[in-house]
Amino acid sequence: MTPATHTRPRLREQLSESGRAAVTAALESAASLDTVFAPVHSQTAFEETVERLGTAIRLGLLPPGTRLPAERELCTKLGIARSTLRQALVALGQSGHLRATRGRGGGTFVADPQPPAPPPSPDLLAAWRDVCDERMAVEVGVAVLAAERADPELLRPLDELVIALDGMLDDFSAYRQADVRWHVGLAEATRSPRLVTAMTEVQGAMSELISLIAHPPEVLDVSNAQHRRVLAALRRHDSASAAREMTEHLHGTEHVLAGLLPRG
Amino acid sequence: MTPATHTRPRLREQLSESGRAAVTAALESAASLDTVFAPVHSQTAFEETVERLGTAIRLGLLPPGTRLPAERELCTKLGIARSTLRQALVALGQSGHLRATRGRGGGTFVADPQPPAPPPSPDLLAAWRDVCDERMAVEVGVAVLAAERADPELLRPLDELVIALDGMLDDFSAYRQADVRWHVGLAEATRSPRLVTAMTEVQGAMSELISLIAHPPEVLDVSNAQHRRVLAALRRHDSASAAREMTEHLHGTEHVLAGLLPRG
DNA sequence: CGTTTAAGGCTCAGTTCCTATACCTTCGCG
DNA sequence: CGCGAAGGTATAGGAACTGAGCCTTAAACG
Repeated sequence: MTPATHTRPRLREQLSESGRAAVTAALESAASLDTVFAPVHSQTAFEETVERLGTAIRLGLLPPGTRLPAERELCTKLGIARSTLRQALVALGQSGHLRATRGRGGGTFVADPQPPAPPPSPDLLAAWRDVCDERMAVEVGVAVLAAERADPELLRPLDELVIALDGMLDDFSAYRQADVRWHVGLAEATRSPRLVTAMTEVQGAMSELISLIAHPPEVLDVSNAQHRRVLAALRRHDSASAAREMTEHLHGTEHVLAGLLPRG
Repeated sequence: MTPATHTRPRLREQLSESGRAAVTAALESAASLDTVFAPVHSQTAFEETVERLGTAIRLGLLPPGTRLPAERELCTKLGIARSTLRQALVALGQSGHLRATRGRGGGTFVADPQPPAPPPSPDLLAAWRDVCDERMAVEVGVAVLAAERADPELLRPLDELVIALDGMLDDFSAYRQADVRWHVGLAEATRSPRLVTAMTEVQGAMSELISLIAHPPEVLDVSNAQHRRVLAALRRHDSASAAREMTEHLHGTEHVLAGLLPRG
């Protein structure tokens, strides 16, 4: 294939010389190689399962009392062996998130009430601004896409959630759960599975932070009004407004966090 | 802790009843549980290493001729055993991406020339729209954040890249590499490591698709003009414009892909 | 010119994790 | 009462990763 390029060697050479110089210059100053050579995570199947189910439970995606699929079914859905799944279920049982009953008609249920949230890990606190940044990116991107594709059908449940949120202003944990549902619902409105996953993960990371902070009803009221404005923008297919409203919405919590967490 | 909530049981009950109903309604119609119970990936350290290094090479983040850190050093950076790292290096060597020389002053180098890109996997083609969606979210989010934080210092290399890109309009593979650098550089301008990682991954996924399509110089010219407008918006700290320009920019390639790939 | 030394190349035992399969125990329902 | 659906247990084998040691090559240095 390279022989073909010999037809106009001089021009090609010139171009790639100046070009490569610029690219190289950009590279040398770049910290992006730190990213390439950053430690490999390599979560085990066990860890990932605990995290996935645990996050879904803590976010209220699986409300207390929910019955999980039977072990033999769930392990095929998750694509792991039953023993591995059981390890995860046992772990979540010991931490008080799940409760299992045997015999016919039994099953594994989300515990009610849920155990109190553990204190957030120190390294999360250290990187909280990075988490907020990622949330900003995911949420704004989702808002823009949702505005383009807004389907009234998928937006109606979000309206209902906004109304429900109005009635939860003085019960923060309930508010927060419905809030998560709203944001995940927004991701669903894009009809992009990857974005739903990304949103779920980001909300999981944020929840650890958000639950640390006292949220008075007035703040939640303002926050929910922003939900309304985002939805209105989606209905107008006005992605610019959607992005703007969402940005403001997120900056709200970010400022609250900035005031109450260690510098980052 | 629950005893405390007994002070106003009726209100709490009422609220959580109506609230829970709305949340549950939103849940039932939701496909988000498919996300929770989706198969677990569980990449091995070997796989992740091959993918990380391979992507960085294919994207031109590690240009041909680059010398990697010594194995003993790299394996500690990556947090894996040397044997595991070697597996990955051997694999990348056999696929022609890396070339190793022994003895003092030797090392592992990015091969020059690089092997031809393999045909894209069928499942990537099936999910190409989902990949584009994720890119849209990440890039728009990054653009907004970068606009807020725009530091002239970090923006200058992006200007230089835009100029360099103008000289590469008729060499697509060179253009594409510098293009990737530009987008990753944008992520770096947010100073958020996570977003740099996200951007790199998304670009890696897109590259497989983009390289399939013929890109005439005129199209690249338009595309680079959009780069300029994004940078201008960043300088004005105008996140709305940045988001709008970026959206247009991405829709450009998306439309080209839509015309030439199977329906998704 | 020979020695030193920094690199890649190789081997192997031990550990952890995961899979697959089979079997046991509980208990609601027909 | 006994079937069957559910969780609970046990075990064997395989795959991946680790850690440590040693070999081989070849440039650099005295």
